[in-house]
Amino acid sequence: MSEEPRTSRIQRQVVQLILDRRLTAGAPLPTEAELMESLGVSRNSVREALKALQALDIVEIRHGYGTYVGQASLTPLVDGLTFRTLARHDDDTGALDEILQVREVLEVGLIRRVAATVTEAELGKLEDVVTRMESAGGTGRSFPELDREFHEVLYASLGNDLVPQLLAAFWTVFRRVSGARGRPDDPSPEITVRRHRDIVDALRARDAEGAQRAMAVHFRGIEARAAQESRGVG
Amino acid sequence: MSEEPRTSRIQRQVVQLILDRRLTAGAPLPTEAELMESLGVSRNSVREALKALQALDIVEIRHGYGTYVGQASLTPLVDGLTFRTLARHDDDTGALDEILQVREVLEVGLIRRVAATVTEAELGKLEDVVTRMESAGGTGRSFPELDREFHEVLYASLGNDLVPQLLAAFWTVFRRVSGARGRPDDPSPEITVRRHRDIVDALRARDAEGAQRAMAVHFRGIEARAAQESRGVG
DNA sequence: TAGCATTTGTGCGTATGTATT
DNA sequence: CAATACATACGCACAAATGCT
Repeated sequence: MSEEPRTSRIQRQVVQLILDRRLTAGAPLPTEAELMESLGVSRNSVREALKALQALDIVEIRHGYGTYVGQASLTPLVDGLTFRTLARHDDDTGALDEILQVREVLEVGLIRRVAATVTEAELGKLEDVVTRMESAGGTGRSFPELDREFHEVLYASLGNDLVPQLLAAFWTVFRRVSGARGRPDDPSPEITVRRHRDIVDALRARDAEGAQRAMAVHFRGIEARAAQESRGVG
Repeated sequence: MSEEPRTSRIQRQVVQLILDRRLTAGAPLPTEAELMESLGVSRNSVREALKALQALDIVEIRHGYGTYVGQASLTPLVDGLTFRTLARHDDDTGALDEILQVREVLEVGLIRRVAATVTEAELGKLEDVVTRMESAGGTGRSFPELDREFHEVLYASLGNDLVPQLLAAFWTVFRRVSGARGRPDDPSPEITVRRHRDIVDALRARDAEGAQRAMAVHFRGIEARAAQESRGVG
């Protein structure tokens, strides 16, 4: 006759409340006291349910202020993948390779669509990022944030909000885990800059095939770095 | 002076404990009492932290039995995407289209690799699934589970565990949300069976291009259905 | 079958910390 | 600076589920 756990039920009820009231991200939720009143449960149960929803970024709890509808970002995916990857104590590099492969398939497949939809303004932004990469590379510094920005701007034109968030999630996991293992610095910034410029050039020429090839080459470089790293070369 | 919230710290500590002790999925964790003892916090704090980790499928809590290391599945992604999609009250179909587009790019890109790595045994399994689709379709019933199984078997040969889990997650969200909106039954099962058989045939012929084309056609069908559905046709 | 020990689930009261007004 | 509203944390007691004797 196993009853549904109280906490699970409360979670569903809170989610349903958000949906029913058509609340959007940032909208205030009932206070804990109001929830325990309306749902007829104790404060502990309410809090445990809210904590679970917070972990999913479905609600956001601000200390001393209130509870609000969350952004429903892909933070849980990042946390989960990071844990998965770090918890695989056997083949250390395997989990990272898997993430990288998914990123590659996505980006190589999407770049074709980008070539058809990208605007002049966006091409300008991309060139701007590459230019900034050049100046950063000239000083010998690496530029992880610029790389991230490049790929984010790249897929903005698709009108698919999920795509850049998903790629950003994979990117973050890759960087985070890679960094936790003591990764080597990005080798030869000039080459990395060149790879990105090749992509922009192909896009400007509306050369979908060329853009795909350039993106694939870009990933070959990343994979080579990852393989090198897994052999303990720093 | 803002201190880090107690619950967040405990979460990190529990995760670190799992990593430090090299615990794998299913391994027992310290009891709540032991955790409050070793971490020097109250039971409520421990429980709230564990609830958050449970939402991420990093731990699994069994009533009256104990707490265990979780599977770190993509369940949080499914929950999050489901919420995201249901919470977009403006353009109802948009969020589903986004998921579908990601699925399409992934599958069309991956099928090429599958064509190179798939074994005879796996081709046999795929044909078996299609055969079962045929019998199910003959009785007029739809076969969502068989469709899921087909795509799962399809990408098993890549040796990338993340891929089938990711695709299954998208598939589940799509089905769940689609169903919550009162979707129409799969139209003409014969056509759906045919589309799947085309994919297997191309794979057996090691025709990567053909497989890609067949997969793309398969998705065109799904998209058409989704569009029809968004117009309220049922 | 019954009973017991262990472990998680739920509820309540209270004190403290924090942000807004 | 004070008051208010709210979340955070703690401790205890009891309920419920599970496994084992």
